Amino acid sequence: MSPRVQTSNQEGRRVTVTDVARAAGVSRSTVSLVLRNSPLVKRETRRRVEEAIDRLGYVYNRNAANLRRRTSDMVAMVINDLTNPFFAELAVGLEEALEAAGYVSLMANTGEDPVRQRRVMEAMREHGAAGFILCPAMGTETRLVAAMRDWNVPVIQAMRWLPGVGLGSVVPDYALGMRMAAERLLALGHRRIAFLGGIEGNVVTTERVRGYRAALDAASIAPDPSLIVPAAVNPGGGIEALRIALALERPPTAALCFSDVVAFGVLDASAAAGLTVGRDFSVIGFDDVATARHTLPPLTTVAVYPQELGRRAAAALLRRIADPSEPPEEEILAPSLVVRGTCGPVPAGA
Amino acid sequence: MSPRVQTSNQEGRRVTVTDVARAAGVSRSTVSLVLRNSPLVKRETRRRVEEAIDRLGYVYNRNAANLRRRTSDMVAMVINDLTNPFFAELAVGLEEALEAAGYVSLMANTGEDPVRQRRVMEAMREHGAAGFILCPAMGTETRLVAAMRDWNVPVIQAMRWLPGVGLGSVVPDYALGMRMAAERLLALGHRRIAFLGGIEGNVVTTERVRGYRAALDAASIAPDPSLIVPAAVNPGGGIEALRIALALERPPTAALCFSDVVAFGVLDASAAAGLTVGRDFSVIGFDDVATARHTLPPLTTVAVYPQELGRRAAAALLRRIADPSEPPEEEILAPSLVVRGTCGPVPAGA
DNA sequence: GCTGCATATAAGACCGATCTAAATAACAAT
DNA sequence: ATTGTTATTTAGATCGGTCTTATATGCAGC
Repeated sequence: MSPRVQTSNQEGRRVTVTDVARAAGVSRSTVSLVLRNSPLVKRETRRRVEEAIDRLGYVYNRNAANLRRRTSDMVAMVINDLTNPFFAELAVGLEEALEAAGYVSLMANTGEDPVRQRRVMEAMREHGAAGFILCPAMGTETRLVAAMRDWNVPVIQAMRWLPGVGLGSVVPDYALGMRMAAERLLALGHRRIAFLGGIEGNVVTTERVRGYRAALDAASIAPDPSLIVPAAVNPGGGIEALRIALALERPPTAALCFSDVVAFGVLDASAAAGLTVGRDFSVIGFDDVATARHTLPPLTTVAVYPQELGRRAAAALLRRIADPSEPPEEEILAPSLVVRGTCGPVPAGA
Repeated sequence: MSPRVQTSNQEGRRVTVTDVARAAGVSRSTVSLVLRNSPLVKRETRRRVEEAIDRLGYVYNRNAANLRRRTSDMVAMVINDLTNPFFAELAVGLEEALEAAGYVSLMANTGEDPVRQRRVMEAMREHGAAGFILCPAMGTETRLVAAMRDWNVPVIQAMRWLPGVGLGSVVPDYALGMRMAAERLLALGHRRIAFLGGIEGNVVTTERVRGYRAALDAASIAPDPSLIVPAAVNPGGGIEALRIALALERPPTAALCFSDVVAFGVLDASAAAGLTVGRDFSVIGFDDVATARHTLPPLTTVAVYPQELGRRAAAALLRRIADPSEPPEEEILAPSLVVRGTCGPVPAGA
């Protein structure tokens, strides 16, 4: 429950179907038929009703209609962090597809706070959201999955997902993306490849590390745990992680970064350490955010097309809303490697 | 009108106050009182009702309640471009403040399309939004202002505004910000200062140019129209604008950029032209987006704190919702200059 | 036992739409 | 004019809550 506010305009009561009916000299039922473009009403009657609608400035009340019809045309979008352009693009793709389908979006940014996440989801549920698009906040309790199942409302997880499946999801193939990136470095001759940034235990990190390991494994390179340096997912984390990696007895000649923003920090720190990226040291990011092409040199990275993913996730949710009996789908989208200027062959010295 | 979808769960009808009342052996009225924490109900009765609520898995229907009470706890956010981190931060500030106040946010991204903007606003109105936060799309017809006034619902414009006031707004002092930036360059000895990027005729551009002109004027420097180079608000625009500026007979020694993203292009193009930014050429951006501190050198820019602005805009809207009779406010927030590494004194040669 | 006055609960109308079932209009055919 | 059929329109219940206005209960005071 929450503060509420008068909706009526100062002229007094708001204009309803009843007012329109009276003005047009027909019944409420007829007005309702006109509103929904029923072919049942005579042309002349429709004209009169429409004229009354214009004249009175009538506004259709979707909530009242939804109540009576026991339907909903609102979808809930719960996003972990909109300040991250990556998720903002996802939101844009989602909203675009939902709007095109005639839905209106309830949106909340959880700021990676599971408590707030729970609170906003409850509020959206009370508003009768027809379905949820969820980018779960880090640290979301697994209990939420069970709760969502009880709620009996379609949910699609986008970009991230909760361990222990079942809800349906549309996500990039993070492991494949990282594997492609690693293979690129291997092809350039790198053998000491670091993995910088990411939060240990987090599903996305786990997946990305898995892809990295798989590539090394396929190239018969023994894994070296000290080359995996978790760190905060921001430029500061990248700076810190690179410092640690370069301090190793046998430092890496290249780095796969958890994400572009981590890579930004790594680029800064490399320059500060006197390394020319693309020649002395190779770097690959992940996400292909808009600014990735404007670093110096431009960042080689893995693109996952968040906006397109948003559209797909919206479509998946709409399918589930249309037929909730279908089992939830797990859609996995292929990423692609965007080669720019931050990678080069292993330097002679190494 | 739009596609709708069944809301009822497969167990059949949804649980309502009537079911709870029956289960607890009380009337619907009593259940309603319990839901709203009325002190009228006896402790023991409340306990029984709450037990029934849990047992049946009752979910409060906010739309039904709002219908009867003629209130609304939904606010509409209409954003021009969420892929721009600047506006994404604004949205985050807005949503945070609205959620904290117990409101739920209807969000739409217009992608700078006035037609879509009108469509989504109409849909939100039909949903009974208690108020609107609007970042008007470029090219919004002035008719919209009149329409909004007819709608008789509180509106606050954020970040941007439509010419010909009256609706209420919370915006940064763009002119002051640009003036501060220009004064910085003047203090460093620059006399040929270009203004790069921005769309001619757009209010925000007009304001920023005004600040730039005011600073030159205060320093008794005759304005040179050829130094003002409008261009698309993206890195490509910056590249193009710099090219034009450098081709002038008397090229500038410094550039004020319409925004940081324009500045990113200018930085790239400067490097490509063989200029070392901060020594041979000075650049100042506008917005202070997150990546501004990670360019090379880090970008000197004007910060306008979009998230804080979002919170203020939300607060302003809530005030208007609480008392629509008050005249709309025009809140103008002071920006600040963030000095980093892209500015230096006029090079000796110039 | 009766009145007065809280304190708790309930009955039933109502918010603004839609839906079902029934009534009325219109018109062709007999 | 009567009947059958189809085309239009309407009355009234309903969705899930809240609100206003009773009503029932408890207990003090006389």
